[in-house]
Amino acid sequence: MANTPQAGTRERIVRAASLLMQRQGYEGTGIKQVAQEAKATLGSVYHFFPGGKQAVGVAAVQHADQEFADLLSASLSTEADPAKAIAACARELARHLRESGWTDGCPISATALETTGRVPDIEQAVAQAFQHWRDLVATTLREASFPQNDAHDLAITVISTLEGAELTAQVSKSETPLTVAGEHLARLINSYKG
Amino acid sequence: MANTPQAGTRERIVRAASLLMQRQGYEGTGIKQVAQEAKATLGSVYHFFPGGKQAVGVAAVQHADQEFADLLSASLSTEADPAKAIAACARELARHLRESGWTDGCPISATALETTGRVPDIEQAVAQAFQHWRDLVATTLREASFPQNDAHDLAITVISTLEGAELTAQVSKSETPLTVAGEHLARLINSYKG
DNA sequence: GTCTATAATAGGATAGAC
DNA sequence: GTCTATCCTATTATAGAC
Repeated sequence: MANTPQAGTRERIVRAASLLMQRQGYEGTGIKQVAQEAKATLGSVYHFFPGGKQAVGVAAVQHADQEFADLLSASLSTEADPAKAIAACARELARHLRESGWTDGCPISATALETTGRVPDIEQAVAQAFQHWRDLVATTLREASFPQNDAHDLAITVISTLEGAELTAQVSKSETPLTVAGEHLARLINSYKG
Repeated sequence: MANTPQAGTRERIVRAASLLMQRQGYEGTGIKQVAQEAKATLGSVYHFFPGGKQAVGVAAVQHADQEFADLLSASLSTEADPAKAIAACARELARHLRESGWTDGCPISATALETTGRVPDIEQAVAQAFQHWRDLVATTLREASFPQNDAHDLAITVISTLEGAELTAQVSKSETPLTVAGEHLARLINSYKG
């Protein structure tokens, strides 16, 4: 339902913006390009987003937030053991990255780095996304009976490490950073078990 | 000697470009802004960099590569125990990030993400930088008598995790992701000891 | 090596007909 | 809601005097 060609204009715009900003960043993506890719006119973009490019950016980040949260949830629920689940998640990210020709890494990192400290609305949407993802991991760990403090700290490192490993894998055009980091994360998590 | 106001024009341009691209990314930084910040004229920029913006970008990335390598080397050599040294390095990055008002994270991440798959020259300079940093960590670990394979894999995860934790710390405006990740990295490294 | 002026193009944004 | 035309500014890059 989320990926049909018959999607509404607003949704097509958000999806196109999200994809383009994932690959080119916020500054590298033009409103006209978004409109073209979304098969919408410039007038439609400003009709749905009177706030202009910043408003499109916020919606794109929020869309990517939910999309990655879904992927994370799915990945985490395929395995009962959270350590194995995280490692599987890293491999999944590596596969997706490679299959995209090394173009589709974290959907919001580029936008995050370009706008931090300079575009408050986007900054806030980015911070919320990171928090959201961390919470998903923390909840999974707590449900696997990790103490709250350990779960909290491990979730921070899991998301940070996946972010960094995806960046490293992307610029190196290699799955290795993600698979290695996934195994190290599993080892770290297991070292807190029992 | 590297930070004197009497630096040559070319060096001032490279330093200004490196700083601006660290904060705003490659796409978000204009050549005119670089010239202004470097107290040089547009003519001088194109005199030293006939390759235009891309050539400036490559030089900026290479400059940042060396700068971060120096910081890393210094950090790694303050402690004999590599686990403690990495944790100290993470705290050092956190301090620097906070003191800059959360603006100065990894000097090349933004540029890397915006240009990957689209600007081969910059892509290559970025890949070299990551490799360079990883090698510094791997060498440190090998010198501390870690087996070559462990040192290699750990170095990948150390750089990836520092990258991701710095990104997370920056968007969260909190030192916690970096300090927590530093401690987790130390724990991971120690788990390979003996 | 430095400077100013300018070309050529692309950017974000708006107006108003339909 | 959609579309086209257009405004204004900023962008990269070049030319040529000094």
